[in-house]
Amino acid sequence: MEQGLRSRRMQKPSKIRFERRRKVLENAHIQKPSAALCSQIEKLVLYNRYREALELFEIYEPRNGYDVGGSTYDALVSACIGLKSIRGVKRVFNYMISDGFEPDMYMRNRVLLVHAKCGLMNDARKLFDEMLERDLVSWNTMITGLIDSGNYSEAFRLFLIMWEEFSDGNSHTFALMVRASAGLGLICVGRQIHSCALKMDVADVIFVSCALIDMYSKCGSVEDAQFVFDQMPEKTTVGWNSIISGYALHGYSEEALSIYSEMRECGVKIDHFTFSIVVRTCTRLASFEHAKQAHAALVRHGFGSDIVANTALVDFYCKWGRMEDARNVFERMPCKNLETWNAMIAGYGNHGQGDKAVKMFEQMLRDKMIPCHVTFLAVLSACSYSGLAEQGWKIFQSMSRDHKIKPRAMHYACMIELLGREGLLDEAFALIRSAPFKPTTNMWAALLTACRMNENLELGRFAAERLYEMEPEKLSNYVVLYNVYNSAGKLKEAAGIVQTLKRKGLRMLPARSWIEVKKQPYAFLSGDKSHVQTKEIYQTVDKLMLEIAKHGYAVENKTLLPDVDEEEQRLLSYHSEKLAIAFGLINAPGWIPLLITQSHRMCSDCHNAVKYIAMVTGRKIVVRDASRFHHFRNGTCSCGDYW
DNA sequence: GTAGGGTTAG
Repeated sequence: MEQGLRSRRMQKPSKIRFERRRKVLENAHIQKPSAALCSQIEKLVLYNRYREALELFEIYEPRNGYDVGGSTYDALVSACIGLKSIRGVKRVFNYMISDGFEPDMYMRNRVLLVHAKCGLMNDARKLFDEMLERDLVSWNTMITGLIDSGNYSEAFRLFLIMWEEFSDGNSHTFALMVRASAGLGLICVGRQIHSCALKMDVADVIFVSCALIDMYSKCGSVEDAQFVFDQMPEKTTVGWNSIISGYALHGYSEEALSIYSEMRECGVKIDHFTFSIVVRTCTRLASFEHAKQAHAALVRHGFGSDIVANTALVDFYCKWGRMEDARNVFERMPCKNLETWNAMIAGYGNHGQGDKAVKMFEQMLRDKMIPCHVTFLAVLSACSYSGLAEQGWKIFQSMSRDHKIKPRAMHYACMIELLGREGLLDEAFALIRSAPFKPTTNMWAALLTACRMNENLELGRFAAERLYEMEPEKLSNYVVLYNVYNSAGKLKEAAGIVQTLKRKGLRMLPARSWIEVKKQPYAFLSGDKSHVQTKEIYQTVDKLMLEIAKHGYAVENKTLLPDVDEEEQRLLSYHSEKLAIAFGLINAPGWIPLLITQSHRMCSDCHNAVKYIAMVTGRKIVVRDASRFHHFRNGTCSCGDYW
């Protein structure tokens, strides 16, 4: 054993761990080895000290010869579930078999569960298929694993087999299948499951109702979600949370908050999930006061140190550009998780404070927090936005070397943008070629943009050609190359692009934004002049632009579109979302647009990051960039296509 | 005795 201990200590040179293990062992020796050991393991599990319980088992395991009963195995499996330790469960299970202990259905289900929880669905499937007998729990456990790993269609397949074989299913099964419907985003499937649940008389079970509320809101029907919520015989915290989050999800921020106050009046327990949802809702809402109140309530209710709620708060202050407030919340958090760090790093990056983002990242590593691909995306884009080429490059290299994280396409695209800004086009191109996977459109597009900035015709043409191959119908690729030629004075080539466009029958659809004022939708195109209030709208936009310029916004005036004359070019700088916001300002008294997010673009003149301030708002007016929402593309527009 | 619902970063 001494040797075993030594080798283990060498693997994990942690004094604290060793000390802890020594204490556990000492305690174990107080009583008779076998009974004492078992009861010690069970006790440790009871107090959620899973790791110690497993360590204790592993230390003694090679010696064999002590009787382990069902309750101890159960405790050990619980420890494995708690730690998601598949290695642990394999050891426990093997020991169980070699010890001659015949696991019953309960135990087999538990083993199946650990595999499912660890996402090892192939192994779980094998275990499931090998089971001579299966009960509802076995089926439900298997379905849970499939849903958790995002394999909704397979979950449905299994459910159908079960349904055909046994015509059975309990409340858990239906809650699961409702969740699977939500995952598929198919409300029609969800409705069928709902009606089955009604037939089986399980639709009123509290957690089934909650799953239904969630499913209906995720599938786009807040009305149905509200209906299920109203029908709930007893409205629990989770039920309230689900309906609030449903309204918030669809941009009904005010409604969400009013339901939240209703919830408080009912005296239902408010938990940290409630606060996370409320804070997130406030992030979208045009009232800073609401958020501050929520922050105060969070502290009052004793969730001041909750990690999820506070992470939402950090994100909230970051999105508002209140970096000092964000940092204050961050610093006061007694413990932080990966998401907290990511939110803070991304916050600094998005506000052009790349140096602080990098410092945060370094601090994170010193604090022994393990970064993930999102962290790297945040810190690399921060470097890119702030022109920290050298640091960005070092971090990118350390990604796979020191942190064993393979850079994904987005990381490459970030680096290409970064190199491009430095004018290092050859290096950027080399990076694309060195990628261990087929370059994605994002990567070629980043290179093309860099070529446009550096007026590199040859490489730009090459990148554009790759893009044409991958997305032959995507107009923006042609427009960017057109701009590359145009900026370089190659008018003949530029005209060639226009010809290609015409031959392909591609038409330019300018960006379109959509605004809802008093439940009435209005659509605007860039440079739209068709509205009766056009004069007023443009005056308002001009005023807004002066305001935004104070915050450092630089108008990019090099964007050229084929066949568009100068006057029209000027009009196109009146982006559709600006027109929509101006319209909202004029027609919705009391509505205050808010500078909420700041993203960055590279300035085509100085190649430095400039602040681009987008206006996003909550209240009853929703402004969205229409081109990003496919269902708006089909929305009617008063002035038709631009071309 | 097991399994279930709501959350933060991108």
